[in-house]
Amino acid sequence: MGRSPCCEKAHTNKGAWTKEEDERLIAYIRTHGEGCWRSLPKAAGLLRCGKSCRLRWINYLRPDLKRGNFTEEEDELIIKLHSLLGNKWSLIAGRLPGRTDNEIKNYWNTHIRRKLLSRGIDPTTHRPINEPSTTQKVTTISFAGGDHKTKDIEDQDYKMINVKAESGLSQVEDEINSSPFREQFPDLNLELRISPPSRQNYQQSHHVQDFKQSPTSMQQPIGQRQILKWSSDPRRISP
DNA sequence: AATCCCCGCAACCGCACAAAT
DNA sequence: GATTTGTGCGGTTGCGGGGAT
Repeated sequence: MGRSPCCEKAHTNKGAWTKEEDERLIAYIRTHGEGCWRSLPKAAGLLRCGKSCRLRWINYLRPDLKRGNFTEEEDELIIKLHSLLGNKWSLIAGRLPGRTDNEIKNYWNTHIRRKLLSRGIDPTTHRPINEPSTTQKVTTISFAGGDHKTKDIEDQDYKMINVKAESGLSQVEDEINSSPFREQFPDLNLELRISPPSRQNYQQSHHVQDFKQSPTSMQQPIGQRQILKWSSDPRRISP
C-alpha cells in the first residue's frame, strides 16, 4: 500500500523558519491549540508541511522549553537514562522537563559522547573501554560524588535488563524497583512515566484547552497519553 | 582580511504504528 | 481485513557561526 506524501512538496517552504512564520504558528496554536498538523499550515497561512510545523513548535517555539545550557544534573540523568533505555530520546526527554528529544539527541551526540569517552566509557554500552568482552559489567556513575562505580552483573541478568528496556518501560520499572538493582542504585529515580507538566501549565496559562480538532491523540496532552502503556514497538504507546 | 575547517544545532527524511474509514 | 490518514520517532543532513591558519 502506498503512502501519500505528508504535504504538497512543490508548494512548501523548507529550511530555516522566518520570524514571521514563527509568529504565525504561535498565534495559530495559541488560538486553536496543538493538533491536526496536516491541516494546520493551510489554516495558519503557512507554506510549510505539517510535520515541519509540528517539529518547529515542539523543538523550538513551545513556551515551556527551558533552552540554555544543560546542567550537570541533567547531563548525568541523561547518561543514566541512556544506559537503561538506549537511544529512546523521547523517553529520556520525558524525564527532563523543558527539554526535547531532538535537543537531547543533539546534546548527546555533541557533548555527552565525548564526555563519556574522556572518562573511558563506551557511550554505546556504558561499559569501560578496553574491557574484556567476556566479562559483563555495567558501569554507572555515582553522580553525587562524581566517582565511578563498576558493578559486576551476570551476563544473563544484564541482557535480561536490556531486553526489558527494549520491550516495555513498565517492565523496566519493575526490574529496577525490585532488589537487588534498586539496592545497587538507590539514588536512581526511574519512575519513567512521561509527563510534561510544563505543557499542562502552558495550556492553563494560555487557555488552550478547547481542542477543536478531535482525533483522540489531540484530546489528551502527550504526556498523559504516554503514561498509559507500551505497544510492541517501544516507541508506540496506545491507550 | 580572507579562507578554511570544525562543530553545534535546527530541520528534514523515512519509517512504523494506531486509529479511522 | 484491507487501506488510508495522521502522528511521532530516530537517524541523518546541511547551514551558519566561530576559531584557526
